[in-house]
Formats: sequence, structure tokens, C-alpha cells
Amino acid sequence: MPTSSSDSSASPYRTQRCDALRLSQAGSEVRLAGWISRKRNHGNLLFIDLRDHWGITQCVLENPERSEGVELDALQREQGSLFLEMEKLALESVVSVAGEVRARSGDTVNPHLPTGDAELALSSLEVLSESDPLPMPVNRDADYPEDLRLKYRFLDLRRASMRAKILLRSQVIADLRARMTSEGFTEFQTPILTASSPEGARDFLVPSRLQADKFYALPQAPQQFKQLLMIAGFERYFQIAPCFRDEDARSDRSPGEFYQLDFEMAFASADEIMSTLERVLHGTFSEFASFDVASPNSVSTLPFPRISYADAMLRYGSDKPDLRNPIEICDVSDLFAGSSFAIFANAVASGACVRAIPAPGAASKPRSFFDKLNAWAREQGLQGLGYISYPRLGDGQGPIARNITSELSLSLAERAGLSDGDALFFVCAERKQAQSFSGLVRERLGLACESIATDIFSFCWIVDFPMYERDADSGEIIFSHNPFSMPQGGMLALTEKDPLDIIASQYDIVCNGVELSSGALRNHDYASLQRAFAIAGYDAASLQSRFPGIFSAMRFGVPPHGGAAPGIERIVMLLSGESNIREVTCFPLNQTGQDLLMGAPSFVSREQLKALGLRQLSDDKRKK
RNA sequence: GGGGGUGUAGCUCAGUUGGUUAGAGCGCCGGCCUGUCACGCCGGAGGCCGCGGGUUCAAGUCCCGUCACUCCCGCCA
Repeated sequence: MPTSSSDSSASPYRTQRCDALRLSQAGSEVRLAGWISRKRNHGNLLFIDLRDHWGITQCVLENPERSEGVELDALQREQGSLFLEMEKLALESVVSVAGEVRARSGDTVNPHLPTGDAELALSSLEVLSESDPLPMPVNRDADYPEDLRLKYRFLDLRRASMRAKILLRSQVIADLRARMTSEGFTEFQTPILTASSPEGARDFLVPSRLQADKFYALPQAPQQFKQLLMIAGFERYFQIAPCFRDEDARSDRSPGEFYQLDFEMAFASADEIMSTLERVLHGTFSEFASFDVASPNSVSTLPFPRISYADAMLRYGSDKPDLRNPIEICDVSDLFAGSSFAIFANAVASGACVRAIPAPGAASKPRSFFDKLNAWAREQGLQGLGYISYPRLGDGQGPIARNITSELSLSLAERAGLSDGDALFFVCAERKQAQSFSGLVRERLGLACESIATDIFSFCWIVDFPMYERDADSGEIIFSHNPFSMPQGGMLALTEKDPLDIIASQYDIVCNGVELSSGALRNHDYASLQRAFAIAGYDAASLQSRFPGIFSAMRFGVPPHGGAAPGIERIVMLLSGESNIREVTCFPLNQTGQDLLMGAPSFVSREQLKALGLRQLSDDKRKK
């Protein structure tokens, strides 16, 4: 694979790349190939920006002047027709051109272009592929509707900003591979056509031709396969793994497929797994951050902080907190209990929580700042958002402050760690709602008070997730997350504890409020895995039929193991500052799961359906 | 499945309280131009105002419905 500019000598289309033009080549003949990115036509002087994968070179073409009564010689006539041909060639046509390298003089040097001190004076042109007029320009960085961009993705991908993101993705994947390999991991490929599993996300199904009426499913993740590889005795597995989930899209969630850096380790502790992933992510984020990683804390130092799930929900109101935001929530239910502020006192008496969210420097904000937040809180379905404003800590102001003692006002400020000039917001609701809502308030205040740094990657681990939860609708005990996780305390915890108090050996890694990965120690003990499923209502017999692979393997020697699977797109999104997953994907599906370029999904022929033993659609439905 | 936003020229957008023939920039076509690098100047073509219905003397504009895209909730073990 040629990487240096001189290695393309074998090409019939060019002698060098468009980024390789040098002043030192002045006087020599050079051939270039690429797309016509821009033309600047001065009548008898034409500039062409020729672009290939590597860069841009300015080509220049002169039209010999035809003076009154003086005939042009053959060379001049040839030059003239070359000019006319190039002049009418559409942008984005692909050409191979040759000419002499010329130095650009003084003020015609373009300092913004790496090749800007020289240019190619054209003497020949071969049109390799002519372009139609473009449905969208590609030589500028403007916003275009996403459906247009996806329909002409091959054009969209010619744009510099898209190229940068896609190339970054490639480099990030290569870097992750190298780091995993040097950590002693081996890369594997696991099946794409596999069995449907009834739990988790909705499966993509593929009908089987050889086994009538049966279906394959595309893997939601290679979870069972990587565990089987552990049982097979490969101690360190990884894969840049495609995952398929038939769920609705979000801007940070592709509707069909995405990639994970899937890995698993045998005979490892949770600490070992976490520190391994930390090293890899810290390395990759330091390598590719767009800002200066030399400045302190620009990428969290190792080891990343670990926060229990319960603590995260209290202090940040989220299990994926953005730690760039310095605001921390605290519980003040006990301070309001029995206080003279009857609304909160009564609510606490009947089991509600009051959570306090500091707003740094907000005491000087105008009244409208508080009114706006309050209006927003009502939109979100809350009664309202109380607040105390503290121009000085001893001088709480606002509607709540007028109804409580100055001692209470001061205690609140102290508990929340306020300084003069801050304000304190209050959320009063049932515990779960108070948690999640104070998290939203925290996010909003972080933005409003401009207290979120933009040039750091702030990582943390969230640990000690509950193993089970109660389904809000059915009231039944269900798995909170991965059923194959090891419960902390093992079999003893499963038999002795209230299921809702059992903690899983699960750890999520979070960066800037983005959940990069869930991970866990897996339950390698057959009996306790059966017990764990029994608590969630699965009898032993059904496990064998639901998860035949893993359950038959469990009986033949299973090493303790665990792993994680950070999302590739999420990593690239963070590194490129994108909030939309489609921006870091070459050919993404749109929000409704369609590929507007390839026309997927599509109807298929009657013959194809018949071979699969599937019912045929009526003609009018197919035509619609 | 539910809620919000958007939809006017190939593209990006403007279009006032409902009021003459719906505009601009880019692109396209034609003309001029020898140092530009988003080249410049002159001219031209190009519109089912997403679609259907309604209100009105009059609808791009107001109302109802519908479609497409997008963001969010549900969902994503």
C-alpha cells in the first residue's frame, strides 16, 4: 500500500499526489489526477483547484490571445482548445492532467494551501469521468438537509469536514486495535447469523431457506460468543464488533447497527478489567483529542474516579454524570422536616425528598432567570422549582427564604457548600422523581452558569449497580441490566438478601456525560446463575432453550471472567465534538431505518420470498 | 406508540396584519474579463409555496387533515 507521495509511479493516471507539489519541482513535468474542486475563470486565464484524497493543487491554463490578422501556430491552437474543453467541464469531474510545475510569484502565493507556493501549468487533459451538475455543492462547509446528504452520501463524503471525521474513526479503530493487541488481547470474529434471544432489544431476523419456518437473528452483541471463547480457553478476547438492535433511533443511537470494542478477560478481577480499559481509553483519548492534552486534567488522570450508583443518583441525579459540570446535588430533606416552610415539611412527612442544587454565581442573575427555570420545571411536570438566592451567605432571599428561619437558610447554604453570590434551587418530589429531576436541573444550571469546561475529557466509573428492580407496570422483579452479571456476594446474596438489595458486579464507564460502555464480571457458577434467573422468574428448564449455547457450556469448566464493550461511534463522537452518530458513520440509516442511497429496506421478488417459504404481499401493497 | 420543530427555485434562505406578477445569494445557461484562490462584472432560464380539504372577495400566510424529515419520551437485558 503506497503511503509516500512518490510511490504512485505505477499509476497510469498520475506521477504524484495532489498534496505533493513542491516549489523545488519547478520546471519539471508532473501528472496529477483528481476531482475538479473549483474553477476561477478570468476569460483568458483559468485556475483549477484539483483535489484528490491527499490534498489540493492549483492548476493554471492560459488561452493564447488572437491578435487582429495574426494566425496562431499549432501549439497555440492546441492550447486554445484545451482551454475551451477545461472551461466547460463541470465541477467534480475526474481528470488526469499534466504540465510543468511553476513557482508562484510573490503576492500570488496562497499561504493557506500547503502546495500554495507552486502551481501546475497545464499542457494536457484527459477526462476520466464527467460529472453532472451537483445536487449539493461539496467544495464548501455549509449545512444541508440530512436526507439530501444521505441520498448523495458519496458526495457528502467528499466534503472536507466529513472526510476528517471518517478518517478520525479509522485512526481511532486502528489505535484501539494496537492498544488491545499490546495488552495481550487476541482479535476474533464471531457469527453475524446467529440465534434470536428473547431478552433485551428487539432482534433483526433473517429467514432461513434450508430450515423452513426458522429464523436467524443478527447479534445484539457477541455477549454469549465471547463468554464461550472464555470457556474455550482464550483468555483475552477482543473484537471491533458489529451489533444489531431493531430499536428506535436517537441522535446518539443508530437505528440498526453500530460497533463496539468488545472485550473479555478470564481470571481477572473487576479492578483488572477496569484498569485495562482505562489505560486503553486514556491512551486513545490523549492521542486524538483536538485540544491540548498537555494541560492538566484535560484527560482524567488514571485511575478514573469510581462512584457508586447510589451516590451518582444522589449527587448528580444520573447514572451517567457529566463531571465537567462542578455542581453537586445534596439531600436536604432532614433540614426541611418539621420546618416552617409547610409545603416541603408536609411533603417530607409523607415520604418525599427535597434535593438542593447549587447555582454558582446566580444570585446576581435577573428575576427572569429564576422565572424561566421555574416555567421550564412546570413544563416538565413538576409543581415548581423553589430557590433561595444568597447575595451573602447570611442573607438568603426569595419566597422560600421569607418563610424559614435565617438559621435554616444558613444551614442549607452550608450543606450545599455555597459561597457569597450563589443561589440554591430545590426539587421536592417522590425520591425517584426528585433524583432524575434534580439531575436535569443540574445539567441546565451547568449550562446557564457557564460552568462546563469544553476542553476536557472527564471520565468516571459508575459501580455497584442494583442487580434487580421492580417493574413499574407489572410489579414483578426483573433484571436491571445484564442477567449474566455476577451478583456481589454470589450465591449467598442470591439466597439470603432481598433481591432489590442485591448489587451486581457491574461497572459503567462514562465520559463527559456519555455512557461509553457497560461492563461486568460474569456469573461463571452454574448453580448461582440458575438461581439468579429464578429470582427474575425463569425456570431452569427454559434457560436451556433460551440460552442453549452458554448454558450447555456452563457445565464443562468455566473460568471466572468479565469484560466490557465501549461504543466505537460514541468514542469518535466525543473526539470529534459531534453530537450526532450519523456524522461519524459513512453510510448511516436515517431515523426511520432507511438507507436513502441504497434503497433499503426494499421489497424483494416473489421468487425470493417463495424460496424462503414466506407469504407473498399483495401487489397493491408492494407498489405503494 | 406519544410530544415538539421544520417543509417556498437544484441548494441555503427571506417573504410584514391575509392584498398587485412570490424575492435574494449560491449553482445552472449566455456574454465580458490574464493572477485568482468563496475571483469579479452584465444578462437569462428556473416555483404544484410538501400534499389534500376548508374559511375568505382574496391564502405561501389563517383552520383541519395528511405525508416526509428531524429532535425528544417510550424503547435500547
